[in-house]
Amino acid sequence: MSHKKITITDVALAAGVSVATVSLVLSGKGRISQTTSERVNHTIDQLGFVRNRQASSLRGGESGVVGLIVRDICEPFYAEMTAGLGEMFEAQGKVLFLLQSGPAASGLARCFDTLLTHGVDGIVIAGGIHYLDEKMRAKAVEQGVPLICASRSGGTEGVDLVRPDNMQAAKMATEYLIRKGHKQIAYLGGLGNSLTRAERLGGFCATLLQYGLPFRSEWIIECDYQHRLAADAAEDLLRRYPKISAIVCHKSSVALGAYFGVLRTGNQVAGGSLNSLFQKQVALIGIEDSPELALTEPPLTAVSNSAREIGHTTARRLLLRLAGQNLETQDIIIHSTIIERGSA
Amino acid sequence: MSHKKITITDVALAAGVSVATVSLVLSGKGRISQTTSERVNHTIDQLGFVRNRQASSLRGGESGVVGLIVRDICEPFYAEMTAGLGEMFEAQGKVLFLLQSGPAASGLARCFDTLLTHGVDGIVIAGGIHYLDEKMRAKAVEQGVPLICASRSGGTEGVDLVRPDNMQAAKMATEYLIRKGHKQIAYLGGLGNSLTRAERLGGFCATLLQYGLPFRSEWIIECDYQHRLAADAAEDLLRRYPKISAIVCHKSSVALGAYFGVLRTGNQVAGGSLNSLFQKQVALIGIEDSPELALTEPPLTAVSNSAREIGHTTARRLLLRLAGQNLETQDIIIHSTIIERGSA
DNA sequence: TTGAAAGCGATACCAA
DNA sequence: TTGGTATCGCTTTCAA
Repeated sequence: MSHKKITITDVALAAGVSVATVSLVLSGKGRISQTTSERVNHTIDQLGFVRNRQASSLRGGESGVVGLIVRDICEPFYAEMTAGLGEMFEAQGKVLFLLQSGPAASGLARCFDTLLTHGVDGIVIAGGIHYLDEKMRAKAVEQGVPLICASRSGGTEGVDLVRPDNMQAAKMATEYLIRKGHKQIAYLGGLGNSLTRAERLGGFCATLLQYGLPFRSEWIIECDYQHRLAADAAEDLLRRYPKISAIVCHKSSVALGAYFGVLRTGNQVAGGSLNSLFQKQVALIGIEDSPELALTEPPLTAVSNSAREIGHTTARRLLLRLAGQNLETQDIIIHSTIIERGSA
Repeated sequence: MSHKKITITDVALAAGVSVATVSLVLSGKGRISQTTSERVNHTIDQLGFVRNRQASSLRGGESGVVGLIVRDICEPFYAEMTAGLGEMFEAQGKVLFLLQSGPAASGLARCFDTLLTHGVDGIVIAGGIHYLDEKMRAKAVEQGVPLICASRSGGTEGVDLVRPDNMQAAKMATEYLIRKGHKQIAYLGGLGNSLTRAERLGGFCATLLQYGLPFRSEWIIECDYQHRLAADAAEDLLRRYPKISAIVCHKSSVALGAYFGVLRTGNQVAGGSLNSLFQKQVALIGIEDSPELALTEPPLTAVSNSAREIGHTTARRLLLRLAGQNLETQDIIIHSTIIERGSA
C-alpha cells in the first residue's frame, strides 16, 4: 500500500500551475510572483512532496554529494576529521558518502569506483593515500570529479593534500621539554615504516641539534599501537638509560603507556606534586592529543592533533574546487598547538 | 576540457549494438550471447564507461544507498557501530550516507529530510532516537523507506531497534564482582537523565538483591563524561565509605577515572600483585570496553560494548526489510561478554 | 511572470 | 537473442 510518490507534476496540478513554475519556485531561480510562490509552497507541504535529487542531478545540476574514503573510521583521528568534514559540508547542504577502504590496496580502488558510479561531486581520500595511483587520478579527471587528500603524513603528486605539520608538532613538543630544562630527551613510539613517524622524528632531531643537545639513536624507540608495549618499552628504556629525563611520545596511546612505564620504574611523572626528593621525575609529552591524557596524575601535556581543523580545511578546499575555481594543486599544512596540562 | 561523459549510448554505438543490449549486459539479466557480451564489455572498459546509478534508480530500481544518522561520529561506540554497518553494507554493494544530527532535536529532522530527498533505500538512526517523532515515522512510511534504530538504550515505538542489553551487561559486571567475593559494591558514573544508565542501574540493583547484598543509594554516584570528575568522585566515595570494596563503572572512561581515584586514596586496585598488606584493594569493572583499559596496572576487566556487532545486526535487519520482507517491528538485543583482564 | 516541451542516462516492455 | 521506445522526475531554454 505504498502511497504513490508525489512529484512536481502532482504539485503543479494541485496548485494549478505548470511543472516549470514549481521547479522555479523550488530552486528560487526565475522571477516568480509572491502569490504563486506561496501557493506552490503551500501545496508542497500539504501534499508532503519531497524533491527527488537524483532526477535533478541527472538533468544537469550537482548531486550535492561528496564521497569520503577513509581507511578505518574507528581511529579517533579519522573519526574527528570526518566529523569536521561533515559539519562543513552539511552547512553547505551537501552530504557525505562514507566508505571504508580497509587496509588493502584493492579497497581504495573499489571505493573509488563505487563513488564515481554514484555520481559524487567530489572525493576526499583520508588515510592510505599511498595507494592512490595514476589510474584513479586519470579516471577522476575524466569524470570531472575533484580529488583531495587528507592525511596524517605527506607524499602525493598532483593532488591537493591537507595534513598536519608533523615536523612542527614534534618540534613544539621537543622545545617544550627543552624550555623546561630537559637535556636528555628520548623519542618513543611508532613503527619504522611510518611516514608520519619519519616526519616527527625529523622535527625531534632537528630541534635537539638546534639547541645543541645530544642526539642518540638508542633513545629512539619503535613500538607499535599496543598500549602495553609502550609501557614495557618506556620502562626498559628508563632502566637502561637512567639519565633520560624526558620522553616525546609518538602518539597519545604511547604517552599513556609511557606514563605507566615510568611509574613501574619507581620514578615520578614530572608535573605532579613532589612527593619525595628521592624519586627522579620524568617528563612526558604526547603528540596528538586525546581526552585520556587529561586523566592521569599529573595530567599529560600534548600537542593537538588538529583533526577537526583538517576536516574543515579539506572541506573548504573541496568546495572551492567544486565552485569551479581553477587552482594549482597544493599542500595545505595545518599547524598544531600545545595543550598544556601541567606535566613537564 | 571535461571529456564528454560516456553513456550507454556511446557504448552501444561503439560496440555496434543497441542501448537495450548494453543495459542487459550491464545488469546480466536478459540472455545475451557470449560474443555480444564480450564485445560490449570490451568497449565498456575501452571507453572508460561508468554507469550512472542516479539514472538507473530514477527509472525504478534501488539506489543502493542507505542513510545513517548518528549524533556524533567521534564517540567510539558510534564510530565502531558505523564501521560494522559499513562493512556489512559494502559487502552487499550498498553505500552509506553519513549525517551527523548533533545534540539538538532539529538536527534529526533535518538529516531525515536530506536523506529522503536523496532517495535512500533505507535509514538507520543511531543515537538520539528519542527525538524520532511520529511525523518522521509517517514520512518514512509514505516514502516506502524502512527505518531502523541502533542505540545504546531502548525506548521507541513501532520501529525496529537494535541495542545492547544494558541490564544484562550490568548484571554480568556485578556478578563478576560478587563471585570474586565482594559484598560492598558501588556504582559510579553516568548522569541521571540517561536511559542507558537507568537500564544498567536496574541490572546492578537487581543483582545485588538477588544475592542478598545491601543496596545503598548513597553508593550510586552520578558523574559526567569528564574523566577527571570520575577520579574525584571515586576518591570522595571511597573516603566517605571505606567499606566499599568494589565499583561497577558506568563506562570505560569512568573506569579509568576511578582507577586514578582509587590510587589517590592510597589504596590499590585489585588484581595486581600485592605490594603491601596494609593497603586495601578496591576492585573495578567497566561497562563498555575500550583499549585504554588494558593499559593500567593491573589492567581493568570490562564488559564488551558489542558496538560492531550491533552494526552488523542492524545492517542485516535492514537488508531483510529492503528485500521486501514484511516483518513485525522488533527489538533486537545484543548481549555482552566479559573481557577479563585480571582486575578483580 | 508563466507554460510547453526537449532532454539527462538507464531500464524494461514489446516486437522482431 | 536483440532492437525500438516510452518512461522515471526534474531542469531549462524558448515562447507566449
